[in-house]
Amino acid sequence: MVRTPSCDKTGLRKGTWTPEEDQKLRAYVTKYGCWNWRQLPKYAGLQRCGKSCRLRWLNYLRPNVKRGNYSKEEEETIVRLHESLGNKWSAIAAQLPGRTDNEVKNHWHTNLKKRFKDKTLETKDDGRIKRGTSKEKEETKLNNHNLQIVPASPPLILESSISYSPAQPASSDQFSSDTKDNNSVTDDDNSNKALFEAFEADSGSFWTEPFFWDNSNINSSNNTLGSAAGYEFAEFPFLGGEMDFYDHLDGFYF
DNA sequence: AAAAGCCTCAACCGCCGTTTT
DNA sequence: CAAAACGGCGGTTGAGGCTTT
Repeated sequence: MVRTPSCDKTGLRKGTWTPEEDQKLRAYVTKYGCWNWRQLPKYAGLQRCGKSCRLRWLNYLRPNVKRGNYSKEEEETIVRLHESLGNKWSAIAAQLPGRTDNEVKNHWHTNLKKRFKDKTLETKDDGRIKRGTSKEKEETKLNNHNLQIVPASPPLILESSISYSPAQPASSDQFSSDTKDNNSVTDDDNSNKALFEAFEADSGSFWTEPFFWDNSNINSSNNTLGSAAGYEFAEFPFLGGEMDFYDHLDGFYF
């Protein structure tokens, strides 16, 4: 389902993200934020273009991103907004906490469009359309969907403010939900959780304490490295007391 | 059991608007 | 004011899983 990893002419990797790349990106953004997507991969030790990092973070790694398990209400919202807005996927996604434009777009093209074409939201009991799967398998899958509870918290977006959004998961269990398989905890989920817990342990309570820039490991006057979650990062470029904190917070997602 | 076709969705591409220099 | 840099968006692709034949 994913593209084969490859390299382009400039040596930047393309295609599927490896778990290690994910961890590097997650650790770096968690610690330093996304101050500049184009420069970020260089400092995070990633052989990726900035766009690729941004997309991966926003659509996959960012906390509170929901995956699959569209509720009937969400689907109705998508259809309704699509009627009025057209293919404004980012605008539609903005009305669906935890959903990304890419996810909404995919869901529209793969599920809702067909139903919308028939001018009816032809739904079964749970609001999902049946595909060509065998009945038993589908029922099992749907039962698992229904067992999964997704915290309906708004996206955590920090904009021009040093304070956190109060919306936060009750626990780091957020990482154990919404897997692609919908009904199992994958290795990646466990690593997410472990990473999150490691970060919490490292910097106090991530969700409840005021944000601070941890530059204890960084010194802009030499090449000492910063680190997070076991990864060593290159020198953080704008530290050293010169940066305007607020100038770098746009797009800073948690 | 194998082959063919279909479906899903992560990721890439290119364009555009905004910001910075 | 112009050019460059950057971020964001929507369209599209294609590998791999799933279903049907």
